[in-house]
Amino acid sequence: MATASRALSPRGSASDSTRLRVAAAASELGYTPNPAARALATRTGTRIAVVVGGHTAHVLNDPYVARVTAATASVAASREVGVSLHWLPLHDPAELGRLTESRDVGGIILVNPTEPALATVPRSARGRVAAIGIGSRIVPSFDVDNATGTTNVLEHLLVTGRRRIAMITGPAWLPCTRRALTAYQRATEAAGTPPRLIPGDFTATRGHHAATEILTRWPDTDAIFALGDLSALGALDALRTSGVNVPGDIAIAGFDDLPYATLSHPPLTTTTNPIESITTAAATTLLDRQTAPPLTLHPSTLIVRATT
Amino acid sequence: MATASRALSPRGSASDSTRLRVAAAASELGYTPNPAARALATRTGTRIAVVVGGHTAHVLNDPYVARVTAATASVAASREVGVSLHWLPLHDPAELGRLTESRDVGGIILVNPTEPALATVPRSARGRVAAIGIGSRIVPSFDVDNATGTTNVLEHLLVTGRRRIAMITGPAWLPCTRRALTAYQRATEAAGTPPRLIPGDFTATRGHHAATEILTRWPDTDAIFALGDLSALGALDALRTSGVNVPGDIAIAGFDDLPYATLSHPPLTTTTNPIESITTAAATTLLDRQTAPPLTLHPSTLIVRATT
DNA sequence: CCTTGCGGTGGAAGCGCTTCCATGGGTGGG
DNA sequence: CCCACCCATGGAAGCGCTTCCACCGCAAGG
Repeated sequence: MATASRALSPRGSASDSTRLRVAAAASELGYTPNPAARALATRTGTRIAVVVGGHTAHVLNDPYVARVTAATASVAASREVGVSLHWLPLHDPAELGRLTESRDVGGIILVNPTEPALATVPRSARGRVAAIGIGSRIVPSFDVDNATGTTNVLEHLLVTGRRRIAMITGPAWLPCTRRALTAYQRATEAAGTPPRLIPGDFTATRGHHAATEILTRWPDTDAIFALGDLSALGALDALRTSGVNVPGDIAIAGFDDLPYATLSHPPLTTTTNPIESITTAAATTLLDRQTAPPLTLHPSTLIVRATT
Repeated sequence: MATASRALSPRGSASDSTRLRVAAAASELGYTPNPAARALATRTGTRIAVVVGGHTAHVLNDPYVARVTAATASVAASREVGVSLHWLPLHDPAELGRLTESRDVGGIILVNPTEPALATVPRSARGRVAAIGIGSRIVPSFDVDNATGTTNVLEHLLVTGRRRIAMITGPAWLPCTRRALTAYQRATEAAGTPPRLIPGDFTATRGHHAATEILTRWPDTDAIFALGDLSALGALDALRTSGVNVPGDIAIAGFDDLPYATLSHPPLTTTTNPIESITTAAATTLLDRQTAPPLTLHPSTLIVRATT
């Protein structure tokens, strides 16, 4: 029985002949290991937790969170482990601590945590925690390369003759916002055009207001780049309501390439956010107990549709 | 130790005083039960599987699946169990059988399975399986009340003076499609208008084509009801491109109330699909080992926006 | 030819729970 | 006032695995 255990485990020391015989016997007997027993014996977790900052069940409606959860669940399924979804105030060390101490949790994926929140992760647990949508030295992080994504969008706008490009940002505390902002500032500087920045929060409503504000503050704007497709679509709606011709008068581009993007009229130019591959990388790192670099960036590819 | 176990378990027979003392000691010692050990001892699963029909990772992009997964994960988290997501050919008994036999799986939520697929669920496993988006006598099912939802939409259209109402359906094998279809036929019959049916598949592309087809086959159509917001938005797009005034010439209504619905121009009239509460009901049934009626329907509420 | 060392093997303990079972102290009926 | 009965309690077995440890047989070195 000890031998069988070793033969079945990739790390166990068993001779090849034994390994083969065990495998044959296992398939003949229809044997499947019991993950619960294994988890009990090895004191490892049997599920991986996706943790989102915030209090309410509202996270369920966030397509970003849903995609992360679904992708994690899919990776986990192949490893015979589960996934659980939590929302909690990320600044509250007690909550997060309780989760990291739960022997049942083999890994934690933090969605868009703040740097201070990350600091509350107990040192002992850091090997079991990865973050998505952030770059941090505390735990390995995974995100879309929004600097390059932003640069690509802006270059595309410049190539198509736009010069006075306004940007609707995301929450300022989000590293991805900051990275995109830097890219925007660099691009506008290189093009010799002054930056036109309006803070946003990824929502359509905010995008709508932001576009209106842009129209009044800088009436000669000829392009709007919104971090997040929802904001872009909100802005598009505002412009159309104001009788602005898109893309004739003003071009619009978003970020993320949500399914929404193809549904607008005209369809939205955007750049992809490969959430699934980002999540898969994070989950794999956790599940295989690999050590990952502080920040892994996944490429974003420009999708030119009809708003530019 | 036996007493502590009983005191902590809701079903165990322990006196109230003991229960209280155990609870006090537990919180003082910072005791948390080990789900793996419990699963091992009780021979119950440590996760609940969400199973979607189909072969590819495409399911990850389906907002419906993502919402089901996220909601399941959230219920499961409160019970200290996990979730895993699987896509497999639902007609293949072997795959599903393997999943039901895995002692690690405490419950299975089947998303939109066909009746023949359900029949492949091993009899021994039926108590651990629930279905979403279907009505079946084989396992307990949960769905939105799309008959009433459809009726409400159609009544709204009739009240606003529409008479020649076309409908873009969903896949014919889906029970929810059939229920909605019945409601549509009943409503049009009552209103004395002949039915105008175009098959759909919930996608925007198909909705687009369907609307074009409607325009050519029944040019005097004054309303389109699409099963699924995506199809409705596709139809909206087609009408706008054809220069049709919405809602002036033709009204459009969808089903599901996806976040997309507010982003269109004009915003889409639709009726809600409470996927989260449906999923919660299914997951709770599984986790609490309750016996649920063959079909539980959750109400859909009409959301009137600007396309009607 | 005997000893040392090493890799493969089986025995056995134990991971942290639940539950069967036997025991004991209480209550109600005779 | 005693006996039967019931309910709460603790002992102990076991859920299915992993891993420590002792063991054995082999190849290499003295």
